[in-house]
Amino acid sequence: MDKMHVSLKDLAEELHISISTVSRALKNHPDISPALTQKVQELAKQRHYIPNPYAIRLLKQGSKTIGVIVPDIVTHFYSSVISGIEAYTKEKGYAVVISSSQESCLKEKDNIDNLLNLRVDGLIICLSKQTTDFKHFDKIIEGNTPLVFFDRVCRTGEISSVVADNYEAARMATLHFFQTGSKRIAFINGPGDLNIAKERLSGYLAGLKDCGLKISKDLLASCDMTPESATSATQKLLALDVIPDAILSINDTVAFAAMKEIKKQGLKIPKDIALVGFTDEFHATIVEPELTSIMHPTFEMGQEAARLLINQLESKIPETPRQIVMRTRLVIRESSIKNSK
Amino acid sequence: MDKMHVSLKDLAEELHISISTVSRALKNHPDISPALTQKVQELAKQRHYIPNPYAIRLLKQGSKTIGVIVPDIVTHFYSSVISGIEAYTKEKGYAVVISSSQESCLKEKDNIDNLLNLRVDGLIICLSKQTTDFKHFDKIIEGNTPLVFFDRVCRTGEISSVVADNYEAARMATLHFFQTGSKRIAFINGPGDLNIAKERLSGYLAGLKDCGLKISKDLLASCDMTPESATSATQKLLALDVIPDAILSINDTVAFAAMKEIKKQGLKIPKDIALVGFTDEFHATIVEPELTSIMHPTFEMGQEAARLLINQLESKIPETPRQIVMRTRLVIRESSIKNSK
DNA sequence: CTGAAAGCGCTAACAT
DNA sequence: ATGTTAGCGCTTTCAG
Repeated sequence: MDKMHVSLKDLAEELHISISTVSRALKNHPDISPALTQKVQELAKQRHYIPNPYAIRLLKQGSKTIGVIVPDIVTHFYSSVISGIEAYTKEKGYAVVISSSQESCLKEKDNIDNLLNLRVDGLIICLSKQTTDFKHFDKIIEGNTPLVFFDRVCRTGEISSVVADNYEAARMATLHFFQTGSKRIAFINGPGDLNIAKERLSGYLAGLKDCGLKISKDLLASCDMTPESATSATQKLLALDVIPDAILSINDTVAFAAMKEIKKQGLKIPKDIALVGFTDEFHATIVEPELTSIMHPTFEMGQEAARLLINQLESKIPETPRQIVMRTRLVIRESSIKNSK
Repeated sequence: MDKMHVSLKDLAEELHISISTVSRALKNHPDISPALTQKVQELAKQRHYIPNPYAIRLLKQGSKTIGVIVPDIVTHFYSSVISGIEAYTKEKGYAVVISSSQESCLKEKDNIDNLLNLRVDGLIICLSKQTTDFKHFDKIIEGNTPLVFFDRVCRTGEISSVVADNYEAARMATLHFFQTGSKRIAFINGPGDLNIAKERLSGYLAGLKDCGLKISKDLLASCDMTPESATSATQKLLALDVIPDAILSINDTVAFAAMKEIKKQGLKIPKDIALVGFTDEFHATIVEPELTSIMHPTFEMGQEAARLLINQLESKIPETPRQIVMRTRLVIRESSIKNSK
């Protein structure tokens, strides 16, 4: 496979003119005569000339590329945030390179190195669930590469981020449970180091308080957000002397697993146990009953993150870190309404 | 944001030695004294030196990058194929750039241009469902960029590809329906231009024949693979004077939509209508009843496609196009077994 | 053991 | 209106 991409030089030699003339003709530079310009452009097309982007990057410093690291790429939440990022960055003339940490801190570090090596102009990251120590971000900061976190964030004092109103969302979901007749409201949480887990927990506890319900350790389960661990967390809750009559889940994947286990044990949703998920996954409407969930403005979160990053990138003055909090919306479907079904 | 990445020159000046010495020291070249080598490497670390990849690419021709175009990035099938591609290419030292056509032929063309501009060393593509004309691949072939298709393919005479045994899979699924008590087996097909649609249709028809069932136009519906159109295709089938007692769907997304509609009309799955999907999506086990589906070896398909491409890439002799057919497996769950439930 | 110089493909300032 | 030249950062002969 001798690639031998044609270069300006090749075209110049074939036409017996100089390289710069070819370069200019290809850019419709007014200095070049229309006739020559056309001749050059024709030959270029014919020979399938493509400018070598590496030469241009080298010359123009700056890759016009931004790197994105997400915990995984199959979850609709992340794909959708990525779409938002792409929409905004494309508009601004940046390319996007996506990589996945597969929820592993080690892979996250690898990805950072790779992207830094690629010389991305900036980085947008959502922490892996394993990430509990944040030293590996030093490298990014010291290298002066702009950085923005989204959803799962850290070091919010130093680094800009885009997050959901997790506290408020969890609180509202808890109130919703209470208003629709639930009294023993459980929560299946995720890894305690994640800001989303902490904030949602606080919101849940605040919600209980608002409803005048007392907090019970028993009703607080925890999982690592895999379907398997969500299943055992659910089993734990269902093994209580008095089982919960509602379960709030840290995300929809966990809610799906809980739903499956609840049904398996012969309990009815929402009659016996009401269920609410988080993030409003794509498949919330194909399960039965349809899952009530807290919808995130995913596309907009991506756009905001990209906006934050590019502002930072293009402004000469280093901006002070900002945190943008996005409003979520409780989308009420079948799984949470005790009265109806 | 003055990036000002440090260069070899910067390091050289700081140490009052030549650029080439620094370059060699960083690569542990035996010619350089251990003492100097260490000194250079320390300074490099301290200054966060990162080699400029664009300079290297420019020098060493060939991007060591391969481009992938998938119809979408949220479907588990594609994410999983991508994982397989990444696994193999990473091993071979290639990076992967992923882009999505969003099932649009126009975007597919755009993506091709972008990736070609990026000078990827090769391309792995799954056609968008809208792609019915294949001229835009000429550009790739003429530019001598190796190309491999997977799943949805075209021009198989000229271009290597990796596909599933669609014909056989559809035939087997049809037999499975018959063996478990179904007699009026319907098929919801996708856009007729896609090879997967044609092949699965043939398999379905062959299956009917094998079972001694007669082919009925009524039982053949078609959709564009969106949930909405799948729903209307299902409605059409359910509006027949004698409704089908089994439905084979072109993919799981369609099957999910069909399932929802069937349940909505008060019919039971599989008692009234048995259901089988295609590609074994991630969520097949969270729906109720769990969906019987034809599982594709997605990861392996990705690996094979990457293997095909890199062989082509690295061999000097142009290989003759090959088509690799991967074996699928019918994963029997609840939705298809009339006898049991 | 180390340095000097050429060149990858391109752009742009500086000639002509 | 077109050509010449320098230089982006790096590797790699070729010379010491």
